[in-house]
Amino acid sequence: MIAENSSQSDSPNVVSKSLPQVRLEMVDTFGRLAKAMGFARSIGEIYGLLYLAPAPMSAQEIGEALSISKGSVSTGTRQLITFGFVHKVWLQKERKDYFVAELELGDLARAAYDNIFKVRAQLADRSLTGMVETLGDDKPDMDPEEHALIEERLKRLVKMQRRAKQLMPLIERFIK
Amino acid sequence: MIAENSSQSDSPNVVSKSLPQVRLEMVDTFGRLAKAMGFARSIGEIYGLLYLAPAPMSAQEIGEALSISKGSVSTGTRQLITFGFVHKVWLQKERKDYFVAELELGDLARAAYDNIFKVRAQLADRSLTGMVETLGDDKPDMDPEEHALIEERLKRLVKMQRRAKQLMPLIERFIK
DNA sequence: CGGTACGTTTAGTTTAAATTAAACAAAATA
DNA sequence: TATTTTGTTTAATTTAAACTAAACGTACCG
Repeated sequence: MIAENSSQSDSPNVVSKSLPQVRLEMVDTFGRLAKAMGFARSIGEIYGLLYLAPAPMSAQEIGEALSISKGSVSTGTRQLITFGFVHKVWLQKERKDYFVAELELGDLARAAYDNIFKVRAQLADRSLTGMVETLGDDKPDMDPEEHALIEERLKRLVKMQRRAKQLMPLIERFIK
Repeated sequence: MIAENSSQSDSPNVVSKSLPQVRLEMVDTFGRLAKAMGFARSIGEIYGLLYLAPAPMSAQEIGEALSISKGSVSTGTRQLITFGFVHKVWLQKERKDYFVAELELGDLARAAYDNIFKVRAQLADRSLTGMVETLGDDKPDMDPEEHALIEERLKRLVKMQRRAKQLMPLIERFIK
């Protein structure tokens, strides 16, 4: 345990320093959002913190503001950077890294689209292709009726996927 | 413990009965997909199982096929039903419930859109509105420069949200 | 060269959430 | 009414994964 733990609040994530209420809410909102999308809550919290930061923040500052460890900040920021939601800046002559949230709508949307939506679509694509193959392998040992039924249902999925693919360039045009 | 547990496999989710390989893959794929979207893996697995089922399946059959408990089947199917991904059917004179996956592309896409995407969009909407309000409350105790900065960034989010809202009817038209 | 400040990595711990087991409720049957 | 079958709920357990602490590596500075 580190340092003083003056009062036990009921809220799970107490932010230590004196951030204005709006910023706390932003941290919380993005934290939830991240979780809803299958990411670690802290990833979202870091982004939420940076999004309303008046200046670039160091890893230490982030850790203190969110009461999370160096390690978590390190992995969290790395993730955010690979997603394109955050970038590092070097502040004159300082030797630590500073982090800044990507603010441009377009960049943000594109990053989300490319790194999350698109990647998942590709994964789904590959799984489906794999299953079609597997069905071929299974065929010999399989009741023909069941085979036909499964084939039909896989085709439905392929069809749906095609539909989704048509939608994608449409979305791309919208966000770029 | 129930019944025989003949052999311990290294795979985490051993499906007890003799499902064809395709069906196992489908279970796994939907299981992952669910997790990636922030749901319990088992929810997805149940759907994956039902999606390629040649006939409606009872809760017991589902539990046995996936080696999960009655309770999990119960909560899982309830979730899937409220999402509109699965429905119950009563098979002649049987007294148990049987479950069937929703197959129609349109229905599926709409269910996903209405129950997941749309709901999350609404939540985000409310959070944002809340933060704008909070910023108003915070204003008195706040450095005017910081206030202005935060205001500007909240406006960006509002703008992005408006953009997303424009996109929604477009998507709706596509999937309905 | 030490010494200091940072950042990353990893082994171990903690926590949250899914899952189970068991009690309960409800409905059907006889 | 007693009994069987099914589904739900809840307390307790298990499991997965986020997180921490500490060790390590690296760069800079005297």
